[in-house]
Amino acid sequence: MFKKITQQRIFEDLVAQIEGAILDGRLKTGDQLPAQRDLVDMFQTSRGPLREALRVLEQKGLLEIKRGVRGGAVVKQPGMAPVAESLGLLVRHREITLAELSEFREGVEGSVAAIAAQRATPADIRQLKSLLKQAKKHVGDGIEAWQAFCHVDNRIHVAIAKAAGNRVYEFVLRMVHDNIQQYYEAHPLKGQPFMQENYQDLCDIVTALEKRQATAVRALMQSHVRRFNRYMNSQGGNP
Amino acid sequence: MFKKITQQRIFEDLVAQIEGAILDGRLKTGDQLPAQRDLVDMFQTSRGPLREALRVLEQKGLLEIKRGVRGGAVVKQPGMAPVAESLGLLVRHREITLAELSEFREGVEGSVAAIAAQRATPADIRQLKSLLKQAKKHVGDGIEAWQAFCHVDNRIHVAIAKAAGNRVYEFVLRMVHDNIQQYYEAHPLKGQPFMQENYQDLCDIVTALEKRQATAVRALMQSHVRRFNRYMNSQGGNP
DNA sequence: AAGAAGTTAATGGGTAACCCATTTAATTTG
DNA sequence: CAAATTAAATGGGTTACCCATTAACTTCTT
Repeated sequence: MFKKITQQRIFEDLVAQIEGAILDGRLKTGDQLPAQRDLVDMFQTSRGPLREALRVLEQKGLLEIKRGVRGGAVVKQPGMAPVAESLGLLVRHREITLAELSEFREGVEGSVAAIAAQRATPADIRQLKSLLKQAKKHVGDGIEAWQAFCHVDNRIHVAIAKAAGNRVYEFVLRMVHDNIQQYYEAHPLKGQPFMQENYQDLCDIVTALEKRQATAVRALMQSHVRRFNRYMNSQGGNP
Repeated sequence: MFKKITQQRIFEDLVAQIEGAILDGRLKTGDQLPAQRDLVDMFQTSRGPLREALRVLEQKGLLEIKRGVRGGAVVKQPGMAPVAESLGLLVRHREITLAELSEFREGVEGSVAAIAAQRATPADIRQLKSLLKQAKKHVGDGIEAWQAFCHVDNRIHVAIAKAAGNRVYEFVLRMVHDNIQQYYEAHPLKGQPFMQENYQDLCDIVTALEKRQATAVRALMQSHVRRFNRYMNSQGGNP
């Protein structure tokens, strides 16, 4: 209900004030804050706490700090990096397992695809088909074929998320993808059949997407992701 | 591919070292770090950068810092608070809209319910039914009836997430719920019919869940959440 | 002129020495 | 024995420096 009051610390007040100014628009993206020595004057405090506040705001992704003349703190547009970072901490701290994350990804990718089926524009479909053509070229053996295929596969997933037209899904998807990726740093070599299967999955997905069959797309996407996870877990470096 | 090298700053090295020690288990939850003056000795640096590092780690939810004798930095189990915080920033910075967040919630709640339909134990079902009984009591008019009903409704959602047995879903759900909630600080009064409808939704969901009808549960849950969002948007304080 | 090289000054980063406030534990006192 | 007091450890904050970096300015060379 209420939050514990520990706020006797100056840096917390500084963070709150600057963050407030950014969030309600008094400070806009790209604006430059005064130099630390001036801020210290304005806030009537000393550099220690001020620096701590700037560190925190930097870590939150709200500021970027450059050194040298004409340097200083610049207001930054916060992206999903801090969200991904803290989620990554949970994963690496083993509070959530790879299996849970994979299952989550399965559901989210399914939902994203289902929404995309309702909203994809002809332009989206065209782009997906062009990506499919690229993917087809990369179906083959060898490590560089695998990497190229993965790259296109990823672009297809992102394109579908964009077609769904919801940035939350897009953010979450990329976030989860990045965090899962960390588990498979050194990909073992995948064979041509695996890529062939995956390529077929993608074709089916795009086809169903074009026909706006939302539930079918969801199921196809889920089984596609599940297949990928299964392969990764069986052969990959799950520690 | 590579990350920009700006790491001449001492505090970043300190953060990396301490974070590393926590993540690979050399420091466990509950462990106490040496006093700042000792750490300064160990790291051969000065208090300024050390304090900045501790601030960052505190903000990441990895440390808790107490003052006074026997105080100091204690390793903390990082929860979802930092993730929720940074997501909240994105929402408040208007990078993502309430509509997008609501749609996301719809999909996630649907997936959670579908998984729960496959996994719910008899004990889970029993608990849900007992919560339904409580909800029934609160269906009525007046602001306190509405608040009580909301409280039970929320408990039911959480219980379903727990039944799904995937903490990622549980985290994400609570995170999204908290962030959506902020938009509706002052709930306008809802009438008895609205609560009646919602209660009926919940009953249908639990019934389908007991029968393990995953797709039906997903659809029911989605329409339940959608109804809630629609009401909130039409009458609520969406700025 | 034009460009290269050096200079300057602003700015963040870091250090050291110090004091204050808080908090727990030990000690004194009634 | 309990309450009050004192002591000591610890984080928080302040001040006064100095250093490293960097953009802008100046000067020199061709």
